[in-house]
Amino acid sequence: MASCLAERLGELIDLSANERASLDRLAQRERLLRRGAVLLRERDPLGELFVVQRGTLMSYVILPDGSRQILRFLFRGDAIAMAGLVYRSSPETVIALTECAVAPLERAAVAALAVEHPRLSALLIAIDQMERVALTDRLAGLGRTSAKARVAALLIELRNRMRSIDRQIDGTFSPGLTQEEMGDATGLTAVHVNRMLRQLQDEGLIARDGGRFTLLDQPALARTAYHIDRTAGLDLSWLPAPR
Amino acid sequence: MASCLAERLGELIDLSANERASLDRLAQRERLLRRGAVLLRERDPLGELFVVQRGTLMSYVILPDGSRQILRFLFRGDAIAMAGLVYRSSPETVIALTECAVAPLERAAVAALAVEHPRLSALLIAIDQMERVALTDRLAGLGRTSAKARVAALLIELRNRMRSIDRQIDGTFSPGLTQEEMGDATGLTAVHVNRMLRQLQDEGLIARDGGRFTLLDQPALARTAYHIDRTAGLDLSWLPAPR
DNA sequence: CGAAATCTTGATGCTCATCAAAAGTGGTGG
DNA sequence: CCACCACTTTTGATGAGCATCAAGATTTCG
Repeated sequence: MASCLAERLGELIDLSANERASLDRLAQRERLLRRGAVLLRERDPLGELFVVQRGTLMSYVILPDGSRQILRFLFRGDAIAMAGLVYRSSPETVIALTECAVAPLERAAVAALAVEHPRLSALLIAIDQMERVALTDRLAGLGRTSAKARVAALLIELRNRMRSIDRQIDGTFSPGLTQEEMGDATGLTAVHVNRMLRQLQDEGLIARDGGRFTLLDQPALARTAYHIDRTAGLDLSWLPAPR
Repeated sequence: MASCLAERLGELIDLSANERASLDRLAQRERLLRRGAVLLRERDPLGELFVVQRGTLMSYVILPDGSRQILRFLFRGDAIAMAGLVYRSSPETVIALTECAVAPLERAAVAALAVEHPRLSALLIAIDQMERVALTDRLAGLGRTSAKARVAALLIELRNRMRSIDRQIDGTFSPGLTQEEMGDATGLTAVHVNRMLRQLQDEGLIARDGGRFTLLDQPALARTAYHIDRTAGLDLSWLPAPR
């Protein structure tokens, strides 16, 4: 029953026993979701926050003209509804893409964590910065790259994130998304996503089999996606001492 | 010599004298930049963080094909290079749009702040969430809205941010941007920005005079921009007690 | 096994990019 | 103070990229 929070933070720094215990205490309950279940709806009041324990979810917004923009995919260890730390109502809808388990946690518990574990709250600030940079990378992709580059970037991102929670995964993986969903993530139509996938396939960059994708030529794929690897070059040496 | 950090945070909560003193101590030096000066270049090593004291800056990335995506505009009280809390090198270039003053601060000072003032570090997490939501709003705009909507959204955002630091400003303001820059912020060409501005003007939504813009019909402009007002509905009641 | 969802491909059209050129603006130095 | 130059704005003409519409093929799921 170790919290996925401890797991996620533990990848970045060595947690003290004390810190680990506090994190585990933070997320003790668990809520199960079946595929397609809505965890939060846009404008819903935000009572609690969540951490993904198992499974995959996504969040999106619906614009006034009915179109959908998928904002992020949520994997084990990701925080959901952190916006609840500021806003009373949810800015986005969150639904389960697979069977899921999420651990609810109280805002007051986050406050208590900040008081008891300054290093962890500093680390949360740092993690926010990583997510901010990931978002700006996507922003640049949507604003300034072609449909093919965006689809390639989506595949690379999904593979990397799935790999980060399952080291088995390498070139071959099953995103578990429809082409419509890929389109809503990349700002394209499902039809055009299909054509771009075909093109990537015809160029020998990827292979497809049912829902399974294989990244055949990862360097070339990264180039067409204008992908930037941010995993190297982390520096958390400035964090205060643990408690 | 009051730090703009204290000013910014003070808009969200009532700071204790203690907190205010710590924030002022954080940013004591000041560095002046003239118009067009580069504060940080992409891939530069990130030594220190900055807070904008006076003036306006912007940050952007250049993609391999040479195109530019402007990521954010930085106003008084905004933090620069917070990515330095995680990455060794800057993910973005930051340049001054006007004469500017920025206050450098050490990463270690942020760590110290987390230890001494848990409420402030929790507040920094909350502010990160506000910026995350602002980024996802822009993401949805780039992914799913028309050129006209994006230009309208940019004008509204610039007006709101300039107004938040100068209450004098209402409908009329000078963004101080070229149409090329507006295009690089919205993922469009300068030529098309020009056409969209003309269209907004012909429809009576805005007026222009040199570099000055006037938002003539703000409700209609907000509708064409699919703008969401997030200023209402803040809730920071969960923050821990001040020190 | 049947119905609904998803994938695939073709045909057509709109939005925005590109190319080009003229008019306006501001800054600089003689 | 004016002339000049670089930059910006504006508008037109043309074209590319992606959306839309449509229909058949395949997969998924109850």
